[in-house]
Amino acid sequence: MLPADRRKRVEDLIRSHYSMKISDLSKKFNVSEMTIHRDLKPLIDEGVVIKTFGGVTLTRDKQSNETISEECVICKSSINVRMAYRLILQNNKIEMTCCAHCGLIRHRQLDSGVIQAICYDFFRQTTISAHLTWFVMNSSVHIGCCQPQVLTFEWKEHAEKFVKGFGGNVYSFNQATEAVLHKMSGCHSKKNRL
Amino acid sequence: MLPADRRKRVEDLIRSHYSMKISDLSKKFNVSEMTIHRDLKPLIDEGVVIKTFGGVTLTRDKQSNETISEECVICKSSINVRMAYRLILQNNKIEMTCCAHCGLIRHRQLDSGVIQAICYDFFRQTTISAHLTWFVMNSSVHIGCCQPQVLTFEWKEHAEKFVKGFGGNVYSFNQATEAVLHKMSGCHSKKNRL
DNA sequence: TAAACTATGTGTAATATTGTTATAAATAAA
DNA sequence: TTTATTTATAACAATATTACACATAGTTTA
Repeated sequence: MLPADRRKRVEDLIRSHYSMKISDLSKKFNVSEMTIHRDLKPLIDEGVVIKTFGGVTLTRDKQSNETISEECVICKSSINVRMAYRLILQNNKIEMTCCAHCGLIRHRQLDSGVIQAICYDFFRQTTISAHLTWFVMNSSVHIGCCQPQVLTFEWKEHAEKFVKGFGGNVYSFNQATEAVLHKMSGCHSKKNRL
Repeated sequence: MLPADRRKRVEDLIRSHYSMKISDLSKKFNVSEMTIHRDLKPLIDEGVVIKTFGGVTLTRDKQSNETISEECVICKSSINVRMAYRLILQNNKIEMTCCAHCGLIRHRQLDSGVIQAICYDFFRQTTISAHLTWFVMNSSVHIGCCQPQVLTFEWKEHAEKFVKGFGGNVYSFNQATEAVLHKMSGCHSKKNRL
C-alpha cells in the first residue's frame, strides 16, 4: 500500500471510530508505531486529531459527533427519531419514547403533566401535534419497534389509504390511547429494533 | 506499443484503479519508471492526478472523499438517509443520492462502474440490494423529494399493498430504471426537501 | 544527407520513507 | 511514595523514490 493511501485510511479510521490506539493502527497496516506517529503528525498540526497516551482522538466535539442515542423512557430501547414520540412536560422537561405505542402509554401515565406531545408523520416525517394525529394499529406491516404497533399520520387520508393496503384500523388520539391500553394485557413487549 | 497508446492506457488504469504504483506501471508496460514519470507529467500539469511517493492518485476523488459530502450527486440536495440510494463503485468509492429517483439515474450513468447499489426499505429502513428492490412510482403520496417519486420496498407484498392504498405501480430494478428515464423528459426537477 | 525533434534508458544527487535504537515522559502497579 | 511498564520523541541508518542531466536510438523535415 502506498504511504499516501495508508495516511488517508488512517484518517478515515479515526474519523469513523472517533478514537484509535496507535498500536492497533500499527498492526492493522503492518508498519511500525513510529510510522503511525509520523502519519499522525500532519493531522495533529491541522488540528484534526489530538494525541492521547497510546492513541489518537478526533478533536471535534464528541457530543456533536456521536448520535446522542437517547433511550425510550418506557421500553429503554434506543430511539429512531423517525418513529419517536415527544412529550413536553410542565416542568419544561422533554421526554422521548421510541414510538407512538410507548408514547401513548407514557402520555396516559403523566396525563395532565404533559403540556404538549408531538410525533412524526410516518411517510413524510413532518411534525404533528399528537392530538391531531391519526394513529394506525393492527396493520400487517411490522417496522420492528414495539407491539402492538402504532403508526402515525398527519392526514386521515393517508392513514385510511394505508389501512386499505395493509389492513388495520385508524384511530384518533383518544381512541388510540384507549386501544393501546386495551390491547396491552398488562405487559409491554420489548422487541428488537432496527 | 506506441507511446501515445501507452499514455492513454496509463491514464485509463489510474482512472479505474484510483491510485497506482509507478513501479507497477513500469513493469506492466515494460518501460523504465522514468518513462512512466514522463507519461504522468502532462496529467499532473492538467491536474488530473497527483503524485504521491511511489505512486499516483486521482485528484478529483480526493476532493469528493475529503468533503464526505452529504449531498446528492445528482440533484445536490441534502440527503435524508432514510430515502438514500448508495452506489459502491469499482474504485471503492461510495456515492450517495437523495432518493431512488436520482439513484437509478446515476446508476444508469455509471453502469458497469457500479459494483453494488443499496437502498432502504421505505417502511422498515432495512438495507436492500438495489437489484432485489421493488420500486413504487406514481403513487399519491408525496414525500417531498424528487419527482417522479420512487419509493423502495424490500418485499413485493409491501409494495403491492402500498399501491393498493396509494395507487401507482410496482417495478423491478430494470423496469424502474427504464420507467424513470422514460418519465424524465430530459430534465430533472429539483424539489424542496424535508 | 544533416539537422531537429521525440522517445527512452541510465547514472546520480537530492529527497522521502521507514525501522531501530536510545532516552525521556507518562501511566500503572506495588 | 517508589518501581515497573508502556508510550513518545529524537537521532541515526538503511532503503526507496524522485528529479535532473546526459546519452542513445529512432523519426521527421528541410
